[in-house]
Amino acid sequence: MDMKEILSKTIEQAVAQAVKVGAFSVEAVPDFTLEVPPQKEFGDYAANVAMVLSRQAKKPPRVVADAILQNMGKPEWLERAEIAGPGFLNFYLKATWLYDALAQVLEAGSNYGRSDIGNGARVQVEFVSANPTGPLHVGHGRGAAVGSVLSNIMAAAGFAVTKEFYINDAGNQMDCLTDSVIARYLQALAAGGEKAGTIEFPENGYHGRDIIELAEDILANHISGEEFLTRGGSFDPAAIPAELYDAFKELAQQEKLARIKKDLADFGVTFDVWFSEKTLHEGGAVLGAARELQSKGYIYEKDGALWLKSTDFGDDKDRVVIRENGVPTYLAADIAYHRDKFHRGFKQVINLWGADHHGYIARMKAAVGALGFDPDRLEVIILQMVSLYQNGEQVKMSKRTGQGVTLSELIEEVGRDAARFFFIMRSTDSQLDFDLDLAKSQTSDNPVYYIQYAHARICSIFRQAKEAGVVMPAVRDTDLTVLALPVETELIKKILSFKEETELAALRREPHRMARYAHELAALFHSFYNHCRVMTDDPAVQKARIILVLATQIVLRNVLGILGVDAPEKM
RNA sequence: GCGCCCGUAGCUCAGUGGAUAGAGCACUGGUCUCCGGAACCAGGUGCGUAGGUUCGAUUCCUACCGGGCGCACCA
Repeated sequence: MDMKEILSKTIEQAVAQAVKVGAFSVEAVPDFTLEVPPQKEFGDYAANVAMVLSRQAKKPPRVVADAILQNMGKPEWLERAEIAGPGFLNFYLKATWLYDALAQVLEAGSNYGRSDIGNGARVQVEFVSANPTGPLHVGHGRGAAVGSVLSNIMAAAGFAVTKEFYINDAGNQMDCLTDSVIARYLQALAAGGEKAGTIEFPENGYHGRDIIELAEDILANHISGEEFLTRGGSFDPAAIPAELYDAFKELAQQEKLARIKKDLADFGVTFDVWFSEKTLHEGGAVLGAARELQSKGYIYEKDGALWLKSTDFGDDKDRVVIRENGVPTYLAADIAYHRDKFHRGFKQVINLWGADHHGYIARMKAAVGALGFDPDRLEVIILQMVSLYQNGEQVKMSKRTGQGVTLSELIEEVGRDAARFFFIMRSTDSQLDFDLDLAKSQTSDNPVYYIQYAHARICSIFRQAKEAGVVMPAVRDTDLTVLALPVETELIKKILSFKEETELAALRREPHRMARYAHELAALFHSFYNHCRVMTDDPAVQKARIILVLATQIVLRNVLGILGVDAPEKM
């Protein structure tokens, strides 16, 4: 049990005792905050319990506070407690708690920061889920980074996390992809011949260079011109036999998906499950889900289509699930997909969507409700838009012409670590201005380098210590109480807050907290480093500082691990 | 028109029902006989506007203003 839990329990007991002796009366103790106060003069922890109890107790906050203190006894770890301001309880702990806690960090090592507040609950995080029709762009990059870091955070907090990518490999965008590839294929095939220049490209096709390259690759390595003609192909795209068309579709889709997987792997993002939309259609799950909704009475027919009564569940309007032509909508497949998720036993299902999909939340939650699941078990995190900036100007991009900046280009430009860090350092609710110049600068202006530098510096200290023949001290043989300077105790306190930061980031689904924490930790370390020599004449001080630096290194590694950013030993 | 997100320091952004609202960049000036100067230290009358709830609002509610994104039998 850490200090905060002990203190919290002590307060609750004191309140109960105060009620028992009749100091005041309350029905139940409401939630109160117990936090590190903004000024260190206010102690190590401050609680607002008296203020939140004031109304119920029908007594002024400071009177309630006094009664709580009178009934708290004198725990051995407590230096003193005071009533302050409007009724805060400020707790000043004996210095030993800091050092005991620091020693525990060393013992926990790479496990420090892990907790079990998730209680092993099975949680699914679905993210990126891009159509396999082209390369990932920077918007997907934000989703990939946030999804992967959030998953790491929640895993560290004791959730059983499954990372999943939903492959939109059904529907007309796949036909559109195939049409585009075939057009490029025919153009390549016709090159130099009499048909050259006569092949038209589909108006709504994918114009990217990657499609041209893909078509050329198919011509060179998969379907030769000769084979194409033998299998019934011609320069008329409309006359291509279904079997041949499907062969193109399969090749195109596989290549696009392989490229996506590669880009994500290069970005350090992995998935536990790749879930194909197509399998939902082919396995009958889409129609099965629609039938289930129908049997529950939430489907009706209008204008030849089948509609979901999503307005019964808070949506603005009802939604078509089966079109007039009998083809299920995207929503129908998504309903089947989410039904499948819940059937698989996930307690919470978290989806990361781009801001352009926020209008979809209400209908999806409605559908989940209609299926009989608690809509709150579906959480949708909306990621606001990303804008790239270079030389102080916004880098314009256009998805339609395929001239957008791809994720792989971005990684090549600024590096994996910087890209990951920049994508998660802002709240998901905020639009992200991604400064390319800053991200690739190898100076302390760049927060990624700043943090990594702290780690490299620590490694450098230890390298030199080793060369000098310094023996690494054992925690239990070290008197840590010599670490009494403000720069030392502040660093220790920051180290000790890591577990709580991780828990908070997990519970609130806020990965950017980890990025800020890492930066704050690095800043306190650099400050410590500039004020205190680790290798020094005083053996007692040296031992204790080595322990402190070791603890810093542990936490830096752990937090960078969660961020998926390298912790280099040299830079 | 309706819905979601945002509006905090010159810029990019944290934060939060409570005690003196923070960080980075930029700018200015300092720190080095010593563990990596990719560092440190110092410098600041900012919560869009107006109401409301509250003992207390930057935080919650309402309206308005400004910016972004949506509002399909597309995905």
